[in-house]
Amino acid sequence: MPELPEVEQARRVLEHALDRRIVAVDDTDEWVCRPHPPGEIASVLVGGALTAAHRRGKTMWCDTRDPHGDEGPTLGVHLGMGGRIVVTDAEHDQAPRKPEWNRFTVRFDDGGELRLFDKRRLGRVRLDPDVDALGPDAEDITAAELRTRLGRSHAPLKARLLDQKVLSGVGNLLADETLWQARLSPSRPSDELDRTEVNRLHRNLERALQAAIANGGVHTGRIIEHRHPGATCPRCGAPMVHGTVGGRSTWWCEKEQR
DNA sequence: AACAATGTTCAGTC
DNA sequence: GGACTGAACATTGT
Repeated sequence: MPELPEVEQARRVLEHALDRRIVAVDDTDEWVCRPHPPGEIASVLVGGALTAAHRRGKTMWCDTRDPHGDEGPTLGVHLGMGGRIVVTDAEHDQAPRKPEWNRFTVRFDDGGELRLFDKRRLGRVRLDPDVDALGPDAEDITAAELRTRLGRSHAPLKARLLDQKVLSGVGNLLADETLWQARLSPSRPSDELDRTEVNRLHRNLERALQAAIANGGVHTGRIIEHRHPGATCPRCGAPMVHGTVGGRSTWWCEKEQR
């Protein structure tokens, strides 16, 4: 489920893992921990602690402290398509339903654990991720900045919204929701939007983000339940149409979204 | 069984 | 080189 709102939620969970002494790390999933060989992440974390949890777009990272109290590398965590962060306290560990889906685990001296739980295995853990390659966080970007960045390309609007280098945090569902709210076609060439349209897009991006965070996830968006064959636009009743835009499955109201 | 899935990345093309 | 597209990636659910 992870788009910006879900990742922000996960980041807050991560905060429960801060300032606890690390006694063991399971980094043996070579796919999830690539390019680090097994044991490499463990060797820099064991004996130290996580000291802060940050997020930009869908990427999270923790600052670390080594056993001597000096600053260590950052620990990057990405949830991929369906990952979750689980942090357990002391002995009160829920019966782990599918332990084989724990792709990365940090154990603390109090017996609790931090886990990346990810059945699809598209999540990722790595040291010192390049967060500066990401565009501004979708929550912070200004209308002016959005206009500049959209104006640099005539790729389809939705493809630009999904490009994490343009702005970070928007995923497939949030893109469809925002475009529907803003009454803009996903396939409009990005650089053809006029100032009024970019402002409308920006306003509705803010609204959609705010609503998703308040309501517990992007799946609570108004258009999401209408992304299926036979569905109609909840505003005008016209049939929802489906296609591929920016390489992703896309649903929109052809009548209203221009 | 074939296909799609809320994400990223890499190879290939223009 | 930059911009853009589509397939690949690992796995599960329909």
